[in-house]
Amino acid sequence: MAQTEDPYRELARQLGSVGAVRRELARSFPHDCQPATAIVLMLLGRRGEMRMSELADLMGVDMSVASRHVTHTVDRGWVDRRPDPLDGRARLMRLTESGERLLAETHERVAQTLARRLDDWPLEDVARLADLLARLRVDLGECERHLDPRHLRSTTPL
Amino acid sequence: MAQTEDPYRELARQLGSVGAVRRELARSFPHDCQPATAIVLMLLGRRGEMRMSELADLMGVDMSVASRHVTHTVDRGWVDRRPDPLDGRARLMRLTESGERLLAETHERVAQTLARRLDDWPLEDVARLADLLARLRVDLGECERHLDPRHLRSTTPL
DNA sequence: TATTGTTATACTCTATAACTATA
DNA sequence: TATAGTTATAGAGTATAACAATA
Repeated sequence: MAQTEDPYRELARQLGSVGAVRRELARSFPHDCQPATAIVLMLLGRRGEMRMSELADLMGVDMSVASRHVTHTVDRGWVDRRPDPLDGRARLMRLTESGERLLAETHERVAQTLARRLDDWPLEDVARLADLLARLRVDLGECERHLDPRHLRSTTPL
Repeated sequence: MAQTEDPYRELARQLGSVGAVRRELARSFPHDCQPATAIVLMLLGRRGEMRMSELADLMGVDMSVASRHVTHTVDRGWVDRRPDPLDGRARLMRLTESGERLLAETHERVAQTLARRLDDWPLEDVARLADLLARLRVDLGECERHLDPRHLRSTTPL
């Protein structure tokens, strides 16, 4: 455990360098499946069909950004986008069978990479890090106003 | 603590969304001091004078990227860049007095933001998160060059 | 020949604003 | 009028490759 008189400063420093970790993980992604695309697939796979605004909230980005990433996945046949029968303004996204397969493949590669690189980590630490990051995102993220407070409690709703 | 059968999957998902946290923190940064600039100042403030290659390594980016960010800080008088007397190819960077002041101001803003938003976090959790992120970066970053060939052999059909 | 650093180029990701369509 | 979504544009951040200077 790092010993520092200012844990906030240390946290800020580590957050600044976490981008290198994301890029390293993305190296093993399938072609045309960038990190943002993988996030779309992962969220649709875990939470099921949802609207654009909900997806943008979960991604922590503006809806215009989520829209672009979804179009990318729709163009490649990984996501199906249909009008919401209950609201003519909204659209509903869900994974296609092709998208399910790509998600499974991507998940397998990431899990293998993490399992190999973090082979000396106790599984408890892996889960603890994921949990702390989830809480950090909720407590610091802009989207907390729109998110269901229950997301604070459970990070694995499905 | 999140309970999940696959903590690696959960960690991958949280890493994908950590960008929103970084952007939220950056909102309170001084003008012309983007996250990458703040990282340069923080590293030079913590580790003192260093060469470009060392800074790039600590930032987890290519040296060409570090070079651009340093030029940005030099142009604004926050960093002094001089030839290395021991190696004509290298250059040494260190904070100027102006850079020290900007670093102190940025650090103060980040610490205030974190302290305010994470006021219900035990300090132990803040330090633990920073520590886990540091270990993640070490164990995941730059490791491909040091891979044991036997790992590749085991996953490659003969 | 190898290493250190810079610059040119292209790509990913993002937010803002303007726009369409519907509630 | 307000909301859901799309598109155009601009900006930050990054890697690769080509380059110059030095070891």
